[in-house]
Amino acid sequence: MNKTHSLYRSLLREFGPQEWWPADSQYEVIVGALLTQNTNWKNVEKAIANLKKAKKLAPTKILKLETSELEQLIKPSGFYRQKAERLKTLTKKYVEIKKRNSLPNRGELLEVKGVGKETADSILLYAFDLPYFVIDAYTRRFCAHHKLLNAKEYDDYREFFESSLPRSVPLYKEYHALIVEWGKRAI
DNA sequence: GGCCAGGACACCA
DNA sequence: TGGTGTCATGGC
Repeated sequence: MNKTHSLYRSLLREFGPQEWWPADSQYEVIVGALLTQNTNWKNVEKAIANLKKAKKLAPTKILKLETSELEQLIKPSGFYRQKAERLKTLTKKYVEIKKRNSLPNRGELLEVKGVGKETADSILLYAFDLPYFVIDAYTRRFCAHHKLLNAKEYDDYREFFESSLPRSVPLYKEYHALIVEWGKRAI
């Protein structure tokens, strides 16, 4: 076992399983992935609670909503104007994916305006159970702190983790969640 | 009261 | 490619 893998075991022993991604449905994961961009998860929870309370947390419901109504519901998550528009675009893509009954590929998610690499990989991993390792700001700090890797590009980090670990979806999910927990507790 | 969060994009040189 | 401004709310 290499250093990257053994660090995972240490984190798991210290913090325990993180139970990510907290959501009641596949679509809720996707909504959360977009809303959490540069946003505290507590605020995302408020936005999702609003959608649930209004009984609008479903693809067809979101697409039927006036953009102004959607903006008000997701307002607590911040950047609500651009997120409302982007959530609709992403939802259209999601409906298309479900309709054709096949898995999404990374490229088509990245084509959606407002979906960058981290959001795309979060969707692939946590919503569709595909083995993409999610990189975020905490992950870069984690790598620097433990001297695992000092790169710049997102995909350099992703490929590093994917080549250092067994190709396991549960492992990828848990490791990313543990790194976030590590980051929140400060170095 | 200020700092910043589970980013992405446009625009510039 | 690298640097900077913008988007915005609510928790701590």
